[in-house]
Amino acid sequence: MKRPVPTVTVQRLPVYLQCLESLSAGQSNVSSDELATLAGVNPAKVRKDLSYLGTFGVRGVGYDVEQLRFQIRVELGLESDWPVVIVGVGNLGRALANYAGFGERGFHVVGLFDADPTKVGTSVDGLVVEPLEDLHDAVRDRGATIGIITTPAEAAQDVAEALAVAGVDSILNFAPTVLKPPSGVEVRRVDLSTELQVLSFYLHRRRAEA
Amino acid sequence: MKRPVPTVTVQRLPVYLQCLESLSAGQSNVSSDELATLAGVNPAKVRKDLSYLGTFGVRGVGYDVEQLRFQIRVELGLESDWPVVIVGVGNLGRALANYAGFGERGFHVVGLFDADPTKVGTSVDGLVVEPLEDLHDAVRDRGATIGIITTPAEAAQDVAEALAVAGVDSILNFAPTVLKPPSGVEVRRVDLSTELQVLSFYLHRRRAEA
DNA sequence: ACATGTGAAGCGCTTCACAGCG
DNA sequence: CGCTGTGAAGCGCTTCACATGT
Repeated sequence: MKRPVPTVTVQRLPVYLQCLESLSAGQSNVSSDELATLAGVNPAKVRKDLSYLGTFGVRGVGYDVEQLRFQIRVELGLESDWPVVIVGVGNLGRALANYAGFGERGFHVVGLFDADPTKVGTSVDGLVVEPLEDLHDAVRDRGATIGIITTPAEAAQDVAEALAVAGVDSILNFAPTVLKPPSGVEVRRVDLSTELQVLSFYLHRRRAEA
Repeated sequence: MKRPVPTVTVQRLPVYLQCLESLSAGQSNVSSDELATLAGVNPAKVRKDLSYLGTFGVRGVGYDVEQLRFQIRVELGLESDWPVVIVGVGNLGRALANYAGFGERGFHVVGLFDADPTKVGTSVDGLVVEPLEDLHDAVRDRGATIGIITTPAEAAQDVAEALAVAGVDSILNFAPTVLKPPSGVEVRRVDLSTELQVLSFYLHRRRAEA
């Protein structure tokens, strides 16, 4: 049955997809229990999550691995092609440009931009780094819908505005700052040190108890 | 009043901290409304979150910026020193080793390790890359409590086991795979493409509606 | 027999609304 | 008066438990 997919479920679908891809090529079927163990969650949660995508499990048997992979990809829009531009070609920008996991999921890097003239013209993963001034026309001409910000924190807000004006729909911000979202643009943030701080909280707490 | 801090609150504390650090140096006071706007959340949520740390807001006035920063840092354990080792010196490993945000929060990189002999001996941010064989002794001798995995997916599980045996308490996994947590070790995962897939879901959905 | 799909109960987080206090 | 701190209500997610289907 088709109901709205809860946001937490959307966030777990990539995890299930990753688990399915880690199964041996010979395995054609998987149960909610097995998938739950792999993903580190409760089996009932797996079944409920998957039920939002439709009912294609087989009672007494489980789910067809290939079909399930496809359904998740469709639901996440990974069967579409998403042209992506990356702004900020430091180590992180380069890591993302080279990251194989993007291409496999329909995300294709169509432009790399940097404000630093010494970086412009250098080559990363087959792409030539372009100056920031060319961002607007490149986004328009290449139909980029997603912008990834990997600049220093100071530059991030300006880059976000520029991306919005150029016409991207969504921004993924890796810069360690909270962006004011330009109107009409969906912004998500990934802070590399947030998770480390969460770990720190629990370590700290464990020590305080001991 | 001291009650257990909800997990969602723990995850938001780093965001508040980032917002506080972005305030101008002259601003000594901040209201829950202002902080909420910066962080992009509801003001009541800010007040409730902060109330778990104690009651040090001033009614009619707001919170003292400096004191609030300190309290959040204490709660997250950022006033302690956390020796960290990074395994996997690709672009992502280098980006993390160079990342200023770590040092400011008490995370000090005390070792870089890689299986690739051509990388061993090279220098990153003042640290010399060491071979994987030296991981165990290094973790023990330097008292590392946190391990960061930035290897390819295939190597991640073995590295996690090695880190556990060597004696780390927590692992932050950037490899695109779901780890089976070694016993006694807290594992958190960061998947660089998960957030991109979440964006894709909403873009995809928006298009389907239009 | 066995594993899915799902009402319903349980639980935790969010938000409201206002009492409390400077 | 203004803003914090917090009961209480509201909402959504998680988990249980079992009916359902093969």
